[in-house]
Amino acid sequence: MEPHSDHLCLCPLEGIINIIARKWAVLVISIIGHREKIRFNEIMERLDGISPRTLSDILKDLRQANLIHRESFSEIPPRVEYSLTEDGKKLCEAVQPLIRWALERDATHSERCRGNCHDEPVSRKRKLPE
Amino acid sequence: MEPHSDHLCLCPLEGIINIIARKWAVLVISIIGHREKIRFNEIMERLDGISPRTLSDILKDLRQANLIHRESFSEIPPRVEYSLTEDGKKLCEAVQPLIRWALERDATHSERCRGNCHDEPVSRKRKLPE
DNA sequence: CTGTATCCCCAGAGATACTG
DNA sequence: CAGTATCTCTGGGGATACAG
Repeated sequence: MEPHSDHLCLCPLEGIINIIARKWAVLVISIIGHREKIRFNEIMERLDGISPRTLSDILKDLRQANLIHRESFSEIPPRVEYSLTEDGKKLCEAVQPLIRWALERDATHSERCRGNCHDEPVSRKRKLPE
Repeated sequence: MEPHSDHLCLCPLEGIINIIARKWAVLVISIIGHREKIRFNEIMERLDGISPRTLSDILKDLRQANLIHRESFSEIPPRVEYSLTEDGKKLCEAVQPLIRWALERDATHSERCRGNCHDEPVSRKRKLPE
């Protein structure tokens, strides 16, 4: 990273903020990325605490951003499979270092996550548990 | 990435969500990362649209997360310099692929940012400008 | 210069119930 | 099963003014 320019263009970053700053977005991307195809409820279960409304919302968002692909089968019961687009895959890859960083950091700071995970909600809201 | 386990532990990711999902956080990290030291107002100018209240808030957050270091000099006028901690540097590195992804993506989708940047606010809120 | 103190707004997110 | 439809609430984030 050359510190040559005094003016660092942040525009690209600004663009992705709308994506990654969405609370569950990166999680969803990662989850989908770990399978070729995954269904709505499967994602829900992974996310544990998320409500269908929220997930649906994010899925829509990611779809609009052309990061995920939605394939619905006209069956009964209905089946819908989500997968990453090429762009989404790239994003998923790009996020890996971040995850690894988080992993190390997590391990360093403390070991929660040896039990059942999800000790605390993902929320960045409610910083004071009580 | 081995798809061996059906149970992907997302805990580490959950941990960082509180950091990266904070609207300006990644931006700030990147900005600071591009210099060894940077002052409050310099960051403000880079961020262009941010209010001191918000920036201050985020800076506090990042400091608590031990990602940035704050050094204040008892001078008049006061001077405060922010820099990345070791942890922060790692994060900054970890974020690079993401930035590069965003860059490519941005270039592909359209070319804004050839003028003065900041055509549109970074906000993910207010999707309807009018 | 580097922030805090206020005030306000609204989008994100949760919960629940319900539909195709 | 895969979502929508509502409703509510919280707190992030903007703006402005002011303080040390």
